[in-house]
Amino acid sequence: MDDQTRMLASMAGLGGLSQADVSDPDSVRKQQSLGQPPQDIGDILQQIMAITDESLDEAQARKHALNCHRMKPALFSVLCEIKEKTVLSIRGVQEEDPPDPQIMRLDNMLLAEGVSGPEKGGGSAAAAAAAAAAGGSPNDGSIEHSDYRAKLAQIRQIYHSELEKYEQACSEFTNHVMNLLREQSRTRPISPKEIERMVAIIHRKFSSIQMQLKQSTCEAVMILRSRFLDARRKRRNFNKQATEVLNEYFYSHLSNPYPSEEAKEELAKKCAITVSQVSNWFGNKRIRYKKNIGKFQEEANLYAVKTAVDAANVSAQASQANSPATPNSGKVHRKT
DNA sequence: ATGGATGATTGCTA
DNA sequence: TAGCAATCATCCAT
Repeated sequence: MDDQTRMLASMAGLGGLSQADVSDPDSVRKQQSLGQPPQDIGDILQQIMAITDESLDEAQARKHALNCHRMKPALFSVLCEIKEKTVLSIRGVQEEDPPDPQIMRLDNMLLAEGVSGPEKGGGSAAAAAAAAAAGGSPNDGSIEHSDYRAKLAQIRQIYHSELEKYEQACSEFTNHVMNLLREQSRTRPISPKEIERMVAIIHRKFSSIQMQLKQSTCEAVMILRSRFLDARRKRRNFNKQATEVLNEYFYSHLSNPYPSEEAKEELAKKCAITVSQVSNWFGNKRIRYKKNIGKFQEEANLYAVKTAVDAANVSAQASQANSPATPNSGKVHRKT
Protein backbone atom coordinates (compact mmCIF):
# COMPACT_ATOMS: atom_id res chain seq x y z
CA MET A 1 0.00 0.00 0.00
CA ASP A 2 2.89 2.31 0.69
CA ASP A 3 4.17 1.79 -2.81
CA GLN A 4 0.87 2.81 -4.18
CA THR A 5 0.74 5.94 -2.11
CA ARG A 6 4.12 6.95 -3.33
CA MET A 7 3.17 6.28 -6.90
CA LEU A 8 0.05 8.30 -6.48
CA ALA A 9 2.02 11.18 -5.08
CA SER A 10 4.47 11.09 -7.91
CA MET A 11 1.75 11.28 -10.48
CA ALA A 12 0.31 14.31 -8.84
CA GLY A 13 3.67 15.96 -8.92
CA LEU A 14 3.99 15.71 -12.66
CA GLY A 15 1.49 18.43 -13.22
CA GLY A 16 0.15 17.16 -16.50
CA LEU A 17 -2.89 15.41 -15.14
CA SER A 18 -6.19 17.14 -14.92
CA GLN A 19 -7.14 18.84 -11.74
CA ALA A 20 -9.94 16.38 -11.22
CA ASP A 21 -7.58 13.50 -11.15
CA VAL A 22 -5.27 14.89 -8.50
CA SER A 23 -7.38 17.16 -6.42
CA ASP A 24 -6.74 15.27 -3.23
CA PRO A 25 -4.71 17.74 -1.20
CA ASP A 26 -3.47 14.96 1.01
CA SER A 27 -1.68 13.26 -1.80
CA VAL A 28 -0.09 16.48 -2.91
CA ARG A 29 1.28 17.09 0.55
CA LYS A 30 2.63 13.56 0.71
CA GLN A 31 4.29 13.98 -2.63
CA GLN A 32 6.09 17.07 -1.44
CA SER A 33 7.50 15.31 1.57
CA LEU A 34 8.41 12.08 -0.16
CA GLY A 35 11.07 13.31 -2.43
CA GLN A 36 12.07 11.83 -5.82
CA PRO A 37 9.60 9.28 -7.25
CA PRO A 38 10.87 6.27 -9.11
CA GLN A 39 12.02 7.33 -12.56
CA ASP A 40 9.98 4.52 -14.12
CA ILE A 41 6.62 6.05 -13.34
CA GLY A 42 7.72 9.49 -14.22
CA ASP A 43 8.63 8.25 -17.65
CA ILE A 44 5.31 6.60 -18.17
CA LEU A 45 3.41 9.67 -17.22
CA GLN A 46 5.55 11.83 -19.43
CA GLN A 47 4.73 9.54 -22.29
CA ILE A 48 1.04 9.65 -21.52
CA MET A 49 1.05 13.40 -21.49
CA ALA A 50 3.01 13.57 -24.70
CA ILE A 51 0.45 11.52 -26.58
CA THR A 52 -1.81 14.51 -27.09
CA ASP A 53 0.92 16.27 -29.03
CA GLU A 54 1.59 13.39 -31.34
CA SER A 55 0.04 12.40 -34.61
CA LEU A 56 -2.58 9.68 -34.54
CA ASP A 57 -0.30 6.97 -35.86
CA GLU A 58 2.48 7.80 -33.42
CA ALA A 59 0.01 7.96 -30.61
CA GLN A 60 -1.39 4.55 -31.50
CA ALA A 61 2.05 3.06 -31.31
CA ARG A 62 2.76 4.78 -28.02
CA LYS A 63 -0.60 3.69 -26.64
CA HIS A 64 0.21 0.14 -27.49
CA ALA A 65 3.58 0.38 -25.87
CA LEU A 66 2.10 1.87 -22.74
CA ASN A 67 -0.55 -0.78 -22.66
CA CYS A 68 2.05 -3.46 -22.54
CA HIS A 69 4.04 -1.75 -19.86
CA ARG A 70 4.37 -3.75 -16.69
CA MET A 71 3.31 -0.86 -14.51
CA LYS A 72 0.17 -0.18 -16.46
CA PRO A 73 -2.33 -2.21 -14.38
CA ALA A 74 -1.16 -0.65 -11.14
CA LEU A 75 -1.23 2.84 -12.58
CA PHE A 76 -4.61 2.27 -14.03
CA SER A 77 -6.13 1.11 -10.79
CA VAL A 78 -4.63 4.00 -8.83
CA LEU A 79 -5.88 6.57 -11.29
CA CYS A 80 -9.29 4.97 -11.23
CA GLU A 81 -9.27 5.13 -7.48
CA ILE A 82 -8.43 8.81 -7.46
CA LYS A 83 -11.07 9.51 -10.00
CA GLU A 84 -13.58 7.53 -8.02
CA LYS A 85 -12.81 9.56 -4.91
CA THR A 86 -13.10 12.90 -6.63
CA VAL A 87 -15.23 13.37 -9.72
CA LEU A 88 -17.48 10.35 -9.74
CA SER A 89 -18.46 10.55 -6.12
CA ILE A 90 -19.83 14.01 -6.81
CA ARG A 91 -21.45 13.28 -10.13
CA GLY A 92 -23.09 9.98 -9.40
CA VAL A 93 -24.89 10.77 -6.18
CA GLN A 94 -28.41 9.81 -7.11
CA GLU A 95 -27.87 6.15 -7.78
CA GLU A 96 -31.00 4.01 -7.70
CA ASP A 97 -33.59 6.75 -7.83
CA PRO A 98 -37.04 5.51 -6.79
CA PRO A 99 -39.60 4.93 -9.56
CA ASP A 100 -41.00 8.26 -10.64
CA PRO A 101 -44.64 8.59 -9.48
CA GLN A 102 -45.42 10.49 -12.67
CA ILE A 103 -44.20 7.68 -14.89
CA MET A 104 -46.00 5.15 -12.72
CA ARG A 105 -49.26 7.01 -13.21
CA LEU A 106 -48.72 7.09 -16.96
CA ASP A 107 -47.88 3.40 -16.98
CA ASN A 108 -50.99 2.56 -15.01
CA MET A 109 -53.18 4.57 -17.30
CA LEU A 110 -51.70 3.08 -20.46
CA LEU A 111 -52.22 -0.35 -18.95
CA ALA A 112 -55.79 0.43 -17.97
CA GLU A 113 -56.55 1.72 -21.45
CA GLY A 114 -55.09 -1.39 -22.97
CA VAL A 115 -52.37 0.49 -24.78
CA SER A 116 -49.39 -1.05 -23.07
CA GLY A 117 -50.95 -4.30 -21.85
CA PRO A 118 -51.76 -7.52 -23.71
CA GLU A 119 -53.48 -7.23 -27.08
CA LYS A 120 -57.16 -7.57 -26.12
CA GLY A 121 -57.15 -6.67 -22.46
CA GLY A 122 -58.32 -3.40 -20.94
CA GLY A 123 -59.03 -1.81 -24.28
CA SER A 124 -62.15 -3.76 -24.92
CA ALA A 125 -63.24 -3.20 -21.34
CA ALA A 126 -62.91 0.53 -21.78
CA ALA A 127 -64.81 0.39 -25.05
CA ALA A 128 -67.49 -1.73 -23.44
CA ALA A 129 -67.78 0.85 -20.71
CA ALA A 130 -68.15 3.44 -23.43
CA ALA A 131 -70.95 1.50 -25.05
CA ALA A 132 -72.65 1.03 -21.69
CA ALA A 133 -72.36 4.71 -20.87
CA ALA A 134 -73.80 5.61 -24.24
CA GLY A 135 -76.59 3.17 -23.62
CA GLY A 136 -77.30 2.88 -27.29
CA SER A 137 -78.83 -0.15 -28.89
CA PRO A 138 -76.55 -3.14 -29.37
CA ASN A 139 -76.24 -2.34 -33.06
CA ASP A 140 -75.34 1.31 -32.65
CA GLY A 141 -73.12 0.49 -29.74
CA SER A 142 -71.08 -1.97 -31.71
CA ILE A 143 -70.45 0.54 -34.47
CA GLU A 144 -69.04 3.04 -32.00
CA HIS A 145 -67.31 0.23 -30.21
CA SER A 146 -65.39 -0.94 -33.25
CA ASP A 147 -64.60 2.61 -34.26
CA TYR A 148 -63.22 3.33 -30.81
CA ARG A 149 -61.28 0.11 -30.82
CA ALA A 150 -59.79 0.86 -34.23
CA LYS A 151 -58.62 4.28 -33.13
CA LEU A 152 -57.23 2.86 -29.90
CA ALA A 153 -55.42 0.14 -31.82
CA GLN A 154 -53.90 2.81 -34.02
CA ILE A 155 -52.61 4.72 -31.00
CA ARG A 156 -51.39 1.46 -29.55
CA GLN A 157 -49.49 0.59 -32.69
CA ILE A 158 -47.82 3.98 -32.90
CA TYR A 159 -46.92 3.76 -29.24
CA HIS A 160 -45.31 0.38 -29.59
CA SER A 161 -43.39 1.16 -32.74
CA GLU A 162 -42.08 4.37 -31.21
CA LEU A 163 -41.18 2.57 -28.03
CA GLU A 164 -39.33 -0.05 -29.99
CA LYS A 165 -37.49 2.63 -31.91
CA TYR A 166 -36.45 4.32 -28.69
CA GLU A 167 -35.34 1.09 -27.16
CA GLN A 168 -33.32 0.19 -30.19
CA ALA A 169 -31.72 3.62 -30.33
CA CYS A 170 -31.01 3.41 -26.62
CA SER A 171 -29.29 0.06 -26.83
CA GLU A 172 -27.39 1.11 -29.94
CA PHE A 173 -26.18 4.26 -28.27
CA THR A 174 -25.35 2.41 -25.07
CA ASN A 175 -23.32 -0.13 -26.99
CA HIS A 176 -21.54 2.60 -28.83
CA VAL A 177 -20.66 4.44 -25.65
CA MET A 178 -19.59 1.25 -23.93
CA ASN A 179 -17.31 0.31 -26.77
CA LEU A 180 -15.91 3.78 -26.85
CA LEU A 181 -15.26 3.82 -23.13
CA ARG A 182 -13.77 0.35 -23.20
CA GLU A 183 -11.49 1.40 -25.99
CA GLN A 184 -10.55 4.55 -24.15
CA SER A 185 -10.01 2.67 -20.94
CA ARG A 186 -6.87 1.33 -22.56
CA THR A 187 -5.29 4.74 -22.17
CA ARG A 188 -7.53 6.57 -19.74
CA PRO A 189 -8.41 5.58 -16.21
CA ILE A 190 -11.97 4.41 -16.79
CA SER A 191 -13.14 1.74 -14.41
CA PRO A 192 -15.93 -0.72 -15.23
CA LYS A 193 -17.91 0.97 -12.52
CA GLU A 194 -17.66 4.27 -14.34
CA ILE A 195 -18.84 2.66 -17.56
CA GLU A 196 -21.74 1.23 -15.64
CA ARG A 197 -22.61 4.67 -14.36
CA MET A 198 -22.41 6.15 -17.80
CA VAL A 199 -24.82 3.49 -19.05
CA ALA A 200 -27.18 4.34 -16.21
CA ILE A 201 -27.02 8.01 -17.17
CA ILE A 202 -27.84 7.17 -20.78
CA HIS A 203 -30.75 5.01 -19.70
CA ARG A 204 -32.08 7.79 -17.55
CA LYS A 205 -31.95 10.20 -20.46
CA PHE A 206 -33.72 7.77 -22.73
CA SER A 207 -36.35 7.02 -20.14
CA SER A 208 -37.19 10.69 -20.00
CA ILE A 209 -37.80 10.54 -23.74
CA GLN A 210 -39.92 7.49 -23.13
CA MET A 211 -41.91 9.41 -20.59
CA GLN A 212 -42.64 12.05 -23.17
CA LEU A 213 -43.88 9.35 -25.50
CA LYS A 214 -46.06 7.92 -22.76
CA GLN A 215 -47.38 11.33 -21.94
CA SER A 216 -48.37 12.13 -25.49
CA THR A 217 -49.93 8.69 -25.88
CA CYS A 218 -51.98 9.28 -22.75
CA GLU A 219 -53.07 12.61 -24.15
CA ALA A 220 -54.15 10.99 -27.40
CA VAL A 221 -56.14 8.37 -25.51
CA MET A 222 -57.81 11.02 -23.39
CA ILE A 223 -58.83 12.97 -26.47
CA LEU A 224 -60.14 9.79 -28.06
CA ARG A 225 -62.09 8.95 -24.93
CA SER A 226 -63.62 12.36 -24.61
CA ARG A 227 -64.61 12.24 -28.25
CA PHE A 228 -66.19 8.83 -28.04
CA LEU A 229 -67.41 8.67 -24.49
CA ASP A 230 -69.09 12.03 -24.30
CA ALA A 231 -72.68 10.87 -24.25
CA ARG A 232 -73.99 13.94 -26.02
CA ARG A 233 -71.53 13.63 -28.86
CA LYS A 234 -72.30 10.02 -29.52
CA ARG A 235 -76.02 10.28 -28.93
CA ARG A 236 -77.88 7.55 -30.73
CA ASN A 237 -81.60 7.32 -31.12
CA PHE A 238 -83.11 4.32 -29.41
CA ASN A 239 -84.08 1.54 -31.71
CA LYS A 240 -87.62 1.23 -32.99
CA GLN A 241 -88.60 -1.54 -30.64
CA ALA A 242 -87.39 0.36 -27.56
CA THR A 243 -89.26 3.50 -28.61
CA GLU A 244 -92.36 1.41 -29.15
CA VAL A 245 -92.18 -0.13 -25.70
CA LEU A 246 -91.70 3.28 -24.10
CA ASN A 247 -94.51 4.87 -26.11
CA GLU A 248 -96.84 2.01 -25.30
CA TYR A 249 -96.25 2.55 -21.63
CA PHE A 250 -96.55 6.31 -21.96
CA TYR A 251 -99.85 6.33 -23.84
CA SER A 252 -101.40 3.58 -21.79
CA HIS A 253 -100.55 5.54 -18.64
CA LEU A 254 -101.34 8.92 -20.07
CA SER A 255 -103.33 9.97 -17.02
CA ASN A 256 -100.28 9.37 -14.89
CA PRO A 257 -97.20 8.85 -17.05
CA TYR A 258 -94.84 8.44 -14.11
CA PRO A 259 -93.46 4.94 -14.00
CA SER A 260 -92.34 3.75 -10.60
CA GLU A 261 -88.76 2.77 -9.99
CA GLU A 262 -89.71 -0.86 -10.57
CA ALA A 263 -91.55 -0.01 -13.77
CA LYS A 264 -88.56 1.98 -14.96
CA GLU A 265 -86.29 -0.96 -14.30
CA GLU A 266 -88.64 -3.22 -16.18
CA LEU A 267 -88.77 -0.84 -19.13
CA ALA A 268 -85.04 -0.39 -19.07
CA LYS A 269 -84.60 -4.13 -19.23
CA LYS A 270 -87.06 -4.49 -22.10
CA CYS A 271 -85.45 -1.68 -24.08
CA ALA A 272 -81.84 -2.58 -23.26
CA ILE A 273 -81.17 0.92 -21.92
CA THR A 274 -80.41 2.27 -18.48
CA VAL A 275 -82.95 3.36 -15.89
CA SER A 276 -81.76 6.95 -16.12
CA GLN A 277 -82.30 6.81 -19.87
CA VAL A 278 -85.85 5.70 -19.20
CA SER A 279 -86.22 8.63 -16.81
CA ASN A 280 -84.80 10.98 -19.42
CA TRP A 281 -87.15 9.62 -22.02
CA PHE A 282 -90.22 10.06 -19.86
CA GLY A 283 -89.09 13.51 -18.77
CA ASN A 284 -88.65 14.58 -22.38
CA LYS A 285 -91.84 12.88 -23.49
CA ARG A 286 -94.03 14.43 -20.80
CA ILE A 287 -92.81 17.93 -21.43
CA ARG A 288 -92.99 17.62 -25.20
CA TYR A 289 -96.39 16.03 -25.14
CA LYS A 290 -97.71 18.69 -22.85
CA LYS A 291 -96.29 21.46 -25.01
CA ASN A 292 -97.98 20.24 -28.14
CA ILE A 293 -100.70 17.71 -27.54
CA GLY A 294 -102.12 18.23 -31.00
CA LYS A 295 -98.93 17.12 -32.63
CA PHE A 296 -98.89 13.90 -30.63
CA GLN A 297 -102.59 13.12 -31.12
CA GLU A 298 -101.99 10.83 -34.05
CA GLU A 299 -99.31 8.96 -32.19
CA ALA A 300 -101.54 8.73 -29.14
CA ASN A 301 -104.36 7.22 -31.19
CA LEU A 302 -102.00 4.79 -32.81
CA TYR A 303 -100.75 3.45 -29.52
CA ALA A 304 -104.26 3.49 -28.07
CA VAL A 305 -105.40 1.18 -30.82
CA LYS A 306 -102.30 -0.92 -30.48
CA THR A 307 -102.80 -1.33 -26.76
CA ALA A 308 -106.46 -2.10 -27.23
CA VAL A 309 -105.70 -4.77 -29.79
CA ASP A 310 -103.05 -6.30 -27.57
CA ALA A 311 -105.43 -6.24 -24.67
CA ALA A 312 -108.14 -7.83 -26.77
CA ASN A 313 -105.76 -10.57 -27.81
CA VAL A 314 -104.82 -11.21 -24.25
CA SER A 315 -108.40 -11.32 -23.10
CA ALA A 316 -109.38 -13.53 -26.00
CA GLN A 317 -106.71 -15.97 -25.05
CA ALA A 318 -107.56 -15.88 -21.41
CA SER A 319 -110.55 -17.84 -20.23
CA GLN A 320 -111.79 -14.85 -18.35
CA ALA A 321 -111.67 -11.27 -19.54
CA ASN A 322 -109.85 -9.31 -16.90
CA SER A 323 -110.20 -5.61 -17.10
CA PRO A 324 -107.63 -4.61 -19.74
CA ALA A 325 -105.73 -1.44 -19.49
CA THR A 326 -108.01 1.07 -21.08
CA PRO A 327 -106.25 3.61 -23.24
CA ASN A 328 -106.46 7.03 -21.84
CA SER A 329 -107.31 10.00 -23.94
CA GLY A 330 -106.98 12.54 -21.19
CA LYS A 331 -104.34 15.14 -20.60
CA VAL A 332 -101.16 14.68 -18.70
CA HIS A 333 -101.92 15.43 -15.10
CA ARG A 334 -99.09 17.06 -13.34
CA LYS A 335 -97.96 15.03 -10.44
CA THR A 336 -97.48 17.18 -7.41
C1' DA B 1 -77.19 21.99 -46.16
C1' DT B 2 -81.08 22.27 -43.22
C1' DG B 3 -84.69 21.98 -39.88
C1' DG B 4 -87.23 19.04 -37.02
C1' DA B 5 -86.64 15.07 -33.90
C1' DT B 6 -84.51 13.31 -30.02
C1' DG B 7 -81.44 11.88 -26.15
C1' DA B 8 -78.68 14.18 -22.59
C1' DT B 9 -77.49 17.90 -19.47
C1' DT B 10 -78.15 21.78 -16.45
C1' DG B 11 -80.32 24.73 -13.18
C1' DC B 12 -84.08 25.23 -10.57
C1' DT B 13 -88.18 24.07 -7.51
C1' DA B 14 -91.03 21.85 -4.16
C1' DT C 1 -84.38 13.89 -4.90
C1' DA C 2 -87.64 13.50 -8.80
C1' DG C 3 -89.38 16.18 -12.06
C1' DC C 4 -89.79 20.44 -14.97
C1' DA C 5 -88.13 23.66 -18.33
C1' DA C 6 -84.69 25.27 -21.16
C1' DT C 7 -80.96 24.20 -23.74
C1' DC C 8 -77.30 21.62 -26.00
C1' DA C 9 -75.56 18.36 -29.34
C1' DT C 10 -76.37 15.11 -32.44
C1' DC C 11 -79.22 12.38 -35.66
C1' DC C 12 -81.62 11.94 -39.83
C1' DA C 13 -85.00 12.62 -43.51
C1' DT C 14 -85.54 15.95 -46.97
